[in-house]
Amino acid sequence: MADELAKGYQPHAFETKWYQIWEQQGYFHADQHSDKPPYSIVIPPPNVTGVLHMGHALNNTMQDILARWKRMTGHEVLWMPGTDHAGIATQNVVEKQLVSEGQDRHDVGREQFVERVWQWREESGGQIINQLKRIGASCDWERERFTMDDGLSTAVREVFVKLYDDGLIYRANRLINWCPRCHTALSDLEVEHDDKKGSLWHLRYPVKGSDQQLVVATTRPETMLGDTAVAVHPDDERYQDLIGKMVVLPLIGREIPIIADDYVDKEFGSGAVKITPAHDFNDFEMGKRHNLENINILDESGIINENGDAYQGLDRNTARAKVVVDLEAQGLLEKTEEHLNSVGECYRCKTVVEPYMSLQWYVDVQPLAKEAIKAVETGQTRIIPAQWEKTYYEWMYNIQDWCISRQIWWGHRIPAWFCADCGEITVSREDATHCCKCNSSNLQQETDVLDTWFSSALWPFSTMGWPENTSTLKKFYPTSCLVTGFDILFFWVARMMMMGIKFMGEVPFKDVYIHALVRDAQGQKMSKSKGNVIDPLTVIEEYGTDAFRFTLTAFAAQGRDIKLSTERIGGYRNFCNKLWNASRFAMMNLEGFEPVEQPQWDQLNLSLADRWILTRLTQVEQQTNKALEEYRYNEVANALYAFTWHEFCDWYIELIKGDLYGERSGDDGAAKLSAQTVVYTVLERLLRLMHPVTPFITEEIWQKLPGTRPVASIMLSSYPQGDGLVQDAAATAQMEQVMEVIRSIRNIRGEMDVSPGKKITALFDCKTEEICSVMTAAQHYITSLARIENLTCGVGLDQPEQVAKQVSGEVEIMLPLAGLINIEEEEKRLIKEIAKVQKDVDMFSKKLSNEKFVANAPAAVLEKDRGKLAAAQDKLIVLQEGLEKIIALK
RNA sequence: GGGCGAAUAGCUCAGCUGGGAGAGCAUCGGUCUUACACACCGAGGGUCACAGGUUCGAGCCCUGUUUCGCCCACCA
Repeated sequence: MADELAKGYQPHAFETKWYQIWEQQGYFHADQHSDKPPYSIVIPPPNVTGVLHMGHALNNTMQDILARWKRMTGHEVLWMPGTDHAGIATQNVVEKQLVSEGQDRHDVGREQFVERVWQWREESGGQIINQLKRIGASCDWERERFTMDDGLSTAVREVFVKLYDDGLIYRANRLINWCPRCHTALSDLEVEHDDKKGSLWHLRYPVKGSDQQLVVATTRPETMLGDTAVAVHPDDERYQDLIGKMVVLPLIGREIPIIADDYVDKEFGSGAVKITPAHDFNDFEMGKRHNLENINILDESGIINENGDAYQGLDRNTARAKVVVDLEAQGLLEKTEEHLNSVGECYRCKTVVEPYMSLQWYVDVQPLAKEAIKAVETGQTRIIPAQWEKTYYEWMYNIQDWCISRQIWWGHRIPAWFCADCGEITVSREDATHCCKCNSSNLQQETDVLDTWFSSALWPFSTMGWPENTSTLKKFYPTSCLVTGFDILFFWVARMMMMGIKFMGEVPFKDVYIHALVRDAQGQKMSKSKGNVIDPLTVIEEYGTDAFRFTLTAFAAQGRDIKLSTERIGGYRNFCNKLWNASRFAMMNLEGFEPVEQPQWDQLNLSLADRWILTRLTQVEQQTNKALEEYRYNEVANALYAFTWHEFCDWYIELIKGDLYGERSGDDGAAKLSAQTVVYTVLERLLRLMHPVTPFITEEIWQKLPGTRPVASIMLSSYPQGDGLVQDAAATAQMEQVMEVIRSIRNIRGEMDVSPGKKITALFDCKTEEICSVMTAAQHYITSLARIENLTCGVGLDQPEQVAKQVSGEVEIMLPLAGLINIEEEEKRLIKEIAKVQKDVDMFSKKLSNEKFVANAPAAVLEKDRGKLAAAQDKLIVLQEGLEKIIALK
């Protein structure tokens, strides 16, 4: 086995292999009839059009860690996977294909188009599923769902009909956000606002029956074609005499009134605003207040319609330019200023959206939001980190009715039928054949489809078979945790909360863990246009999946964005390599070792190092479980990293080499057996402990360990809980002292430039018999790790004349110079060291001489500080004596 | 305009209930010491953004300021 390890850490050699085995063996499958306690997660379904990006990688790594950890702690884990049909996004992909064939969707017709989207989905959709497998996602793929599949479509209709029957779905003719490219309405959330440099044009409107001109300022001059008033502030002294008069709309010639409304800001522009109720949300409201006419000047592609007179047929942008030119030609353009304003864009195609009058379907979400707020307030659902609660509440309090109809073809067609005879709307679970009012069969189904987020909102229960009362729902709803990015908190999480409570009577998830955004090393959002995208699959190619997952875990501190750099991933690849080599070392020394399931610790002759590492492992196991419990992923990674590298590898393995190689004097083989047992135990448990984060390397090594495993895969083993090991606080403290002494000697050697190969003599003048016996017992550690060939320990030792000195706790270390240490260097070193210790002495003396501190500080703090002061004072004296002697030698 | 977050070593960031400031990378010096040079040993490096306050004691709590980021909102 060790031979295979000798080839080095080559992640690609085994990652795919293990994933296939796990999947084939059904280890990812959740049994809804199991007696084990349930743990469930629904995946945020990626778009079928999606390609795995960093956000997915992070999101799914976090989920996979939870899923694997919970499986190992005896839970029946359901990680429900699937994809979202992504209405507009997917339709756009197929439309683009058509365009490349010289067609558009109207050429092929609705039915054929939808057929074609399904075909596309069969052939190239869902590639992201395989990419998720590459990162190790242990989803129950047997249950994979799609928001457009039959079961989910049934759920969608059920919800629509119920909401309609409850009076929570209605139709209304209002201004909505319209994408002239996608030809559909968008919800408020689907419009992204971006501050853009534009112009503010000041236009002169002639006042009827006078020579006066009223100046209005606008950022969208083409909308003047649809103006039906000009508004001023009722208190604006400049315009008192104009209120109630008419202006003649230039270019069009229409006479429109000058009205007064206190919405108008006197300070802005000229203080007069042109009012276009059909193309501006504020103007629409004002139009309602003043009974103004709504004149729509655009068609659904953003082209000026018949209401635009001479401008009919022009694109809105062309029309804008022409309006400005024409007004200027007539001397009606007062001035043009630069202006920064927020422009709404379609979140799918980035086209500037237009406020547009149309008849749409809405959900009255207020009653649903109320319950969703309460669920978080009462703690039925926890949001982690808690700071996001506020954002959630804020949005929920100010929630607006949800426009759910989309004028596209790909999606759940709204289950409403219009009667051609009586005009009644029939809403039905099954395809309606007769009007619910007049029984006519002359029905036409609504052509609109539902917002893609409508079906996503049902995801936690629709995927489990709702509206049937399935055993899966009984076992796994509500889900344990939802892991998601904050960017879809409103789009998705909030709506799932509302729908879950409404239709299941229970919140959809107990915890919502919200993670950060992955950015590039400079902190910029990754985007294709910036060219700063790091492709997760490329990273996996280069560094392996485990290194990548470990990096994401280590970076995932709560509440901060992740700045990803490939250097860091390389660092964690090195860590995997370290683990690999440590395992190789262990296995080289476990020839003939027969592991037992539960070692009898008291039967073994455990060394100080053994006791120390077992105690530390116990602590790390507890720490890891606690951090996982609290979603402190970075702490999980850091604890595992530090323990593995800096304790297990840097110290423990070095400490036991003497035992393993039988170099320790008077060894009867007991030391070797105990070291073997411990190194095996620590490694085996460490692998299990790390498995949720780095599933592949841990499985690969675990399978290679000597002896037989009680289960077929590390996935099926239990998660270490910090029990069943030796805990020895005294041994741990002694080991720490020994390590400190070794560090001190190494420090002197380093500072004094003593070659690492050179063996030197050391004397330890110990303060007490106790510490002396600790050092004596640990002699072999000190001689081998600090490269000492002759160590003398004692209490009140005679001090040779020429020594380098250091104090480590209760041990005074003396390294006889004997020609290897430069006296000037030692003097400099001591002066530096004394200065450091002097600072400590000063600080603690000052603190402890402060009466208020002594009077108020807790006893434990006082005692600790007094101890530290005493130690520092002792150290100072010894070092000063040492310095005097060195100076005397000169 | 409202809300949220951030500011700690050269860089990227930890620091959870207030008790002598930490990691990784980078830097410098030394090592091919029989698992690992993707390594080992050692070292240097901080006015915890600024100004006040509370406290025996503040990176942490309070107030204000500055800079940056994000979200929400209809200012033409």
